[in-house]
Amino acid sequence: MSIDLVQLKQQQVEYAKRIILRDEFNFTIPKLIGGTDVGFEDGGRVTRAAIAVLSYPNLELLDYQLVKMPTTFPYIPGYLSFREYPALVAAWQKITHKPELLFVDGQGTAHPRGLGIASHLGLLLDIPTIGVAKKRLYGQYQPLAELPLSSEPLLNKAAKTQIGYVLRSKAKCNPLFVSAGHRISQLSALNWVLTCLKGYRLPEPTRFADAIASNKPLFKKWLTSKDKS
DNA sequence: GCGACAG
DNA sequence: ATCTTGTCGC
Repeated sequence: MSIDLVQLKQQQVEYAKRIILRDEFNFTIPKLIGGTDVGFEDGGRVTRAAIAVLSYPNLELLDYQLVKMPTTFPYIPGYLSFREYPALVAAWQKITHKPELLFVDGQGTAHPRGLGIASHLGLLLDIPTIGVAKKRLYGQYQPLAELPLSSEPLLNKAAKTQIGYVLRSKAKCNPLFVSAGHRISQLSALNWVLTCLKGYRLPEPTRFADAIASNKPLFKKWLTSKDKS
């Protein structure tokens, strides 16, 4: 079984046309916000997908899902979603109280064809999503100020359009690449990330999903404190 | 032709 | 992403 990248590329182009970059949260406040993170085991043969469910505006971890399944697609820059979405969709289906807004680890529209994993997943699940990536995949930007919470537009120079933001989420840390996923505006995506920052480089939904997927102290602490209550 | 390249 | 200890800086 081989991979037809030409066909998948065309699929991305078609899907990208369906992405909605209109804000649906200007007058609606979510009660639940989710975050995703994906990891791998056994040399990449097993995919681990975590979804964290947080309350809003308290941003406390309420629930989570962690699913493992065989990896079916390699990592190819620009085609990350085909590797990670099956496990994420499976985790999503197991969640009882669905978040109304999902922070996805990876790009949204800041992608060569405007369909990063955040946009792709948002379209598949038909929910508002925001792309929060730790590295740049596509786009150019001006030097970013050191001042915390400063940002720069991320641009598609060829098309002369903005595709996201580069955000200094914490002092002396590498910036985040924030872009709209689906059913949200670019500026609103940035504002929601700012709203969910709590003094760490990653916004809370992403930080908890990361802790769950990698079984970090933050998550272990939550598990034990949950036992007692 | 060469370098860049989410996780 | 993952393999991994100490270490530098705030």
